[in-house]
Amino acid sequence: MNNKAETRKQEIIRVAARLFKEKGYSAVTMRDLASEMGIKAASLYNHIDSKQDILDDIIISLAEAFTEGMRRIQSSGDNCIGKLKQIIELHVSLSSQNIYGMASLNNDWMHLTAKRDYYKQLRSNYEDDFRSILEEGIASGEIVNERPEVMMFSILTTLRSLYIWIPKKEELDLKELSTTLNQILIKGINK
Amino acid sequence: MNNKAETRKQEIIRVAARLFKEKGYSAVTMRDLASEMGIKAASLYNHIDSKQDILDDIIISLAEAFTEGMRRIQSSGDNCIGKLKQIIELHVSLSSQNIYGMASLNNDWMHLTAKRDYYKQLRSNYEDDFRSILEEGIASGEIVNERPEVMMFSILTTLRSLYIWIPKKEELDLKELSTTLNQILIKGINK
DNA sequence: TACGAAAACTAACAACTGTTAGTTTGTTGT
DNA sequence: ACAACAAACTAACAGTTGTTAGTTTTCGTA
Repeated sequence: MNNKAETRKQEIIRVAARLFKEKGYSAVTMRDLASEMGIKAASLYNHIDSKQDILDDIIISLAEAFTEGMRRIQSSGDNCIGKLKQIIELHVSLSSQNIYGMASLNNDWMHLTAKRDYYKQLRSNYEDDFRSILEEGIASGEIVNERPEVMMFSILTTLRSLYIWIPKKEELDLKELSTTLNQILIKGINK
Repeated sequence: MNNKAETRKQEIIRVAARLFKEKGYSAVTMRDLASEMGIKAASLYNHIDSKQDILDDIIISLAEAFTEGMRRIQSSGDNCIGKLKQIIELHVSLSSQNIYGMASLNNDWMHLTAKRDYYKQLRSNYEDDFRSILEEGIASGEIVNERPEVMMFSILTTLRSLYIWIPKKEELDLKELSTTLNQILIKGINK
């Protein structure tokens, strides 16, 4: 029934995400977005309810995908290093599938209104899970006994910035990227 | 003579940088900034020429500080690992001294106009220097023979995101942070 | 071919944007 | 006490913002 409407709506959201990546949510006007779609600004409102709703959709769907990914990893029964490998793969996968959305997730989450607390809760839970994996690895002697906060920060900021970097290296195979990142983030660059 | 004017101007720029970090350049209005300063928007123009000029000042002064830091490191005659240590210290130092400015440098450089090409040139040169340090280290056998692009991306995104993370950990000593980062980024977390 | 819905349009709104002009207030050194 | 000047003010501008109301076009299906 409203499959066509959904499709058009998602097209708008996809184009919006690209513009949000280039200029940020606040600098993109509904007229910019409409122009990019080849229509007038008022016509957008046949498909979406507000500019805010577009941002909500982009960010929350991605944040929930990460939450779901982490849930699967946590229940995998893998050891610490194995779970870290899976986390790297999760970020490479989601980031490459949704380059533009990742930019909003990283840079425009503060412009959420009604869903901001929900987003922050998801992010906080994700980081708690990540930290507990590292602490488990320290306890079992799998990884070095450095501050888990700093380790998490270092790995997570690298993974969260993949969206900036992946588009510049089109020749790079994603499987290879995961492997290389695994080597560098886990084993370091020292010889 | 105009020392007081300079001081007031720099106070405006400092407050602006804090607001830019919280909401991004585009979402901060001159009335927001004025209100935070306890004055009216029009009064700002006794001290600054335009909103754009504030952003230019914040970003370019920081970018030039990084350029100057890299120049010193390059001419230090240190080996690859030593230069990487110095780069980590440079980022920890500049980021902790200018938390708010780092946010603009990372997230709002695309809103530069006249100085955007200059900024991109500085950043590009910085990355070229970084990459050549890594390539030198691979050639001399100091570091592993992985893709220097990925190593640089990983280290640099971690260092560029320090501004997000440093304010959350006030108890953390900066010297210790440099040391821990050095361990994690260079030697990895594997045991 | 005619109909109904989807999706575009024009026109307009009230609020907000960066910025200017001209004026008043406050401070400081003579 | 007063001149000089920095730094605040009020009022207003022209353009832009997200969004609404009402109307016309497009197009698949009966």
